[in-house]
Amino acid sequence: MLTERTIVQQLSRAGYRITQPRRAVIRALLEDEGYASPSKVRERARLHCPTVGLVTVYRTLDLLSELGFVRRIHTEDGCHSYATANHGHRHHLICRRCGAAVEFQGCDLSTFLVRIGRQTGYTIEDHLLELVGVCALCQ
Amino acid sequence: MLTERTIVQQLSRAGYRITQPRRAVIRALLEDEGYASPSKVRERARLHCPTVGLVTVYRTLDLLSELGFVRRIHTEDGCHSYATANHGHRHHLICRRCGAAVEFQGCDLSTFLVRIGRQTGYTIEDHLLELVGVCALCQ
DNA sequence: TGCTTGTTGAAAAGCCTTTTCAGTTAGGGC
DNA sequence: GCCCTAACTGAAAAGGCTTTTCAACAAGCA
Repeated sequence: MLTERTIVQQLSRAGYRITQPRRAVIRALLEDEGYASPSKVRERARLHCPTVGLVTVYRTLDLLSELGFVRRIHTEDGCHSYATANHGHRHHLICRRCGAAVEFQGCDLSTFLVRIGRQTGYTIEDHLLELVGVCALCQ
Repeated sequence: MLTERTIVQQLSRAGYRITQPRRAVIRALLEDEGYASPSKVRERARLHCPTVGLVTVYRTLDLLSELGFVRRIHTEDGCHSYATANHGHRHHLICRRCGAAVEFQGCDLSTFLVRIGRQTGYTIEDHLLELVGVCALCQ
């Protein structure tokens, strides 16, 4: 489970400063169970630090993305939203109705990937997998 | 294999007019083995119809997307490129180097999806799967 | 060939994202 | 606890991509 403390520690360890705006963005992300666009994140972050600007949100999302704490979510309309991401887990399952986003483990595609690699001649290096459905609450 | 004729027929059947600009965009897409951004598509389309505007490219891509002939490709930097898509097949494998995009068949994730559904309580309705690698030529 | 209406391209408008820059602040050193 | 410096911030401006608007055009039917 990802916590503010973990993220702050890693940021600090990596040489970044722990500022009020950054904390606010991190909290905003952790509080939200789903995925959010930069402006949504800002809205929430303002509850913790009323002056946070959009620019800072963008910069912080970039930073967290590099460190692997958030990941872009790809939807029908675009790919400009983010959700928190635990290290190691790689994929999200998102709810079509309410936008809740959970990560899931054990995406074992290896045999499948080997087969596709043979069929196509490609060396497969990475994959993007996202599931869309309806969460338990929305059903 | 998707051809200009097939697409044109379906467009016509659906009540759309077959115009020079639309043909040009369709050709541009079919000639390109990979995925392309709207402005790249326009560049290519201009070889067939030198006056095609970007607006028309956007509109035609929308149209073809609705009819299922093209599909958005999601990459690191964004999701604003398109590749042709045969009906029925659903996923793309793209080359990190040259951008070539091939579709692959037989993405059998059903047992996997059932398991994740049980684990999470979600009803899983759809999935987005994209593979990234290096194509045979680029290796 | 003529008519009707869907389609087009250019310009303008609208968004979202990035850059710039002067002021602010975190946090190590004293 | 205070100072100092470099990292960070927010506002405004710039930039880029996408959509809307609208008068002119052309596909395709009669």
